[in-house]
Amino acid sequence: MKKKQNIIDTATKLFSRQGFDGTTTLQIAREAGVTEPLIYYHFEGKDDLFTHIIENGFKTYFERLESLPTETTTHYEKIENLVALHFKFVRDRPDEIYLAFSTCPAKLKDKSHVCSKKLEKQRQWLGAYLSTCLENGIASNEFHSVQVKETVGLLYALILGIVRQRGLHLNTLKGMSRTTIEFCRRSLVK
Amino acid sequence: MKKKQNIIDTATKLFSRQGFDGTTTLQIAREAGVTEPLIYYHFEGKDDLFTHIIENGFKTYFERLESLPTETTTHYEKIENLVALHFKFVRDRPDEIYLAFSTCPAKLKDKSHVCSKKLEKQRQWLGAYLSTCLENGIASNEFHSVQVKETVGLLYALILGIVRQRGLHLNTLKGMSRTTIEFCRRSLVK
Amino acid sequence: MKKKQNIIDTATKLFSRQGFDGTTTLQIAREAGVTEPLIYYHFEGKDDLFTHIIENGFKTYFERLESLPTETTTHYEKIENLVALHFKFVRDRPDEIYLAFSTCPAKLKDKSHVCSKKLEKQRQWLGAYLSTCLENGIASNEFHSVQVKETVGLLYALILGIVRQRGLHLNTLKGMSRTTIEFCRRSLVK
Amino acid sequence: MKKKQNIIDTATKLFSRQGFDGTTTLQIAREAGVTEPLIYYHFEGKDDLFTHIIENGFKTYFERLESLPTETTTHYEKIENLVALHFKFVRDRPDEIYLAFSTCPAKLKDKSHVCSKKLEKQRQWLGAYLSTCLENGIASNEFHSVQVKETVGLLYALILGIVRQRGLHLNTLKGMSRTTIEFCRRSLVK
DNA sequence: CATGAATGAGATTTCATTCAT
DNA sequence: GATGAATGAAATCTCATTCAT
Repeated sequence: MKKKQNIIDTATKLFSRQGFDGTTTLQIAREAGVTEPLIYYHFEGKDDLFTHIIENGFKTYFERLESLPTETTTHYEKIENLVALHFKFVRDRPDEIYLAFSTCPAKLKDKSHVCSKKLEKQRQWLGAYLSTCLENGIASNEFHSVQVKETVGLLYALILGIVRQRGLHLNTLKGMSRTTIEFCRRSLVK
Repeated sequence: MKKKQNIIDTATKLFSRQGFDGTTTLQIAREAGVTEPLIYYHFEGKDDLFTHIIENGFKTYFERLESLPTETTTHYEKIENLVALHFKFVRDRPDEIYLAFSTCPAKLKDKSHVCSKKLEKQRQWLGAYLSTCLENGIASNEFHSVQVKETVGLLYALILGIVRQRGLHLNTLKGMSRTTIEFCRRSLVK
Repeated sequence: MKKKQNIIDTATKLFSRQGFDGTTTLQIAREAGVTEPLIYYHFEGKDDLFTHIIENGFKTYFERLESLPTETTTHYEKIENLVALHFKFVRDRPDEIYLAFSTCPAKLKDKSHVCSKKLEKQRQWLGAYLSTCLENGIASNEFHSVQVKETVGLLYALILGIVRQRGLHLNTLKGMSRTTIEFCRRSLVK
Repeated sequence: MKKKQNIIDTATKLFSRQGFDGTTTLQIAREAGVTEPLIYYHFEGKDDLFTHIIENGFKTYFERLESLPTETTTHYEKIENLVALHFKFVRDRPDEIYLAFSTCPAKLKDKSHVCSKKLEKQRQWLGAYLSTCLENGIASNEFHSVQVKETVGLLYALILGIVRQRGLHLNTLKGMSRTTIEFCRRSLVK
């Protein structure tokens, strides 16, 4: 049973660093200290292993999203929480979130693949969350009256960019979370 | 000669959509309407073809970066120009810039690969451009006195996110360029 | 103990329907409701299991052959009995006799394999039985003076064909036994 | 191009002797004097190669069936011709017809497989041919008034048995064709 | 320039079998 | 008796690349 977890951990690491197609089952097996057929004993195939990882990653991700506080004193706190959540997640589990946010596009060709579906769900969720936030913030005169759709897109892009950047360890500055939150605050809050 | 361009165009499209490892030479040949050996007549191999595309993409990219106006009335205009440039580039050549910004990480393992080098160069360039901008803006009291390094990182992440988002055609809103520029302006400019 | 029989029954069914090479030990185990190692507890291996089945099938088959009545009023009755026996056997145990008569030829390559030996023995037995029958029938003027060897071959082919046809459930007409016996009678008996 | 034929010929031989599952692509390649990937260059896979062989075998087979003379002086000649045709075919192309008549039952599980379809077609064709023959022969008082369906079944079984027997080289007597034809004639013709 | 045929190396997967419990 | 986990060996298949023409 420890070996199964080994496989999962190794695969997560390798997939996120080399992409799905760039990682071989032999490589996974070797680095996990098992033989190749064991992968096929625990999973139906390379694809199934990948799917398992993605599903698990998204499961944790959505759990965290769902447990964001719904009651806040200001609307901006909601955005602040969301940004902080992503910074935290990418610190805790850089490989998983990196995979989740940017699985090698090959997988995205098949719209019915778990990957595509989860990504779509994520996009929907974040879109809805941010839209509501912005609309309420504008209505209550807390925010500038920005264009909602476009601002949602840009905040999404910002989060996406941060996750990729940090998932790839291209940037490891400690203070970025704070800076980012203040940056957005100055822009949105009156 | 038209065939060579066909190969390049097809390969660019496929690499950006399926990743380097997820694209086969046969697929490129078929979609380009040629036979596989022709690829080897024009290029030394799959890797060489990829490198050619990346180099070309970055060449154009750097040319555009280099031709950004150096004399501007405000410091913010510099940032505005940079953001606009990326929006324009991703509209003109979505596949190329997408590739340039996010080549399947497998290629990045080899630090001496063209890909890694160009990406590094790009990061340096943008870093320097943005740092200078911010420092001067702060010095001249045009900008809030933000933390420079962190803000550079976040602007880089924002651009990266935008390019990925639009390169993957996940978002095609027309007004985002403007919204993004205003968003950053409100945040930076006093 | 019931499990051992389960294994045997399932294997018999699967081998006869999919051939030896087309059947996996996992499939046998699953359909028999046991785990793979149990097969190895009861048998030395897949080959041994197969051999066991074949030997058992042939044992019953030869017992039936041996108990054919030796004293008959006419010589044709002997042939009649033989044909009827095969019709009965294939009705009672379609899988076993089908296997016995047509084990995937792969097994026949090895002339020393149980399979080859039993089949050879069967051919000898039937050949001898039919030859004697025909010769006596001809000598006693009961039969037309047909070519013995060739007629033996054709009767053997007929029985083989019937067993295969019915073993595969391609034909399930009730009256075929009778029709076949009459067909041969008209042809042989003066 | 000669190599492609080599592959086909070798595969035909091996499949008929060892069954589909008992034959490996490596074995085919080696005996055909080519490398394994060449099989995959010319065919989509092992299954496709097999299908190609079956289709080709049946093509020739049906061509011969179709060119059986339709005008005959007696009805029995029709049956005579059919039996002779099978003896001739099995002499000309023992492997192909053996395969066609008895492809390892594994393939027959899938009712939509070419194999199953062709076999069904063959059964239909022979059934129709023999039925008509018998009915006309009985109507014109040339034949005994046998049970048509059952007799068709038995003649089919006889042909099947002969093809298997001779395809497996279990019997190579020269005179069997004649003997078989006379055997059936005595039984059917008044 | 261009291609049909071919291949070496290796990837994914299967499978009979065994081991530890 | 019985099983979950594991494996060595091998089978099917893929793919970048080359050769002969």
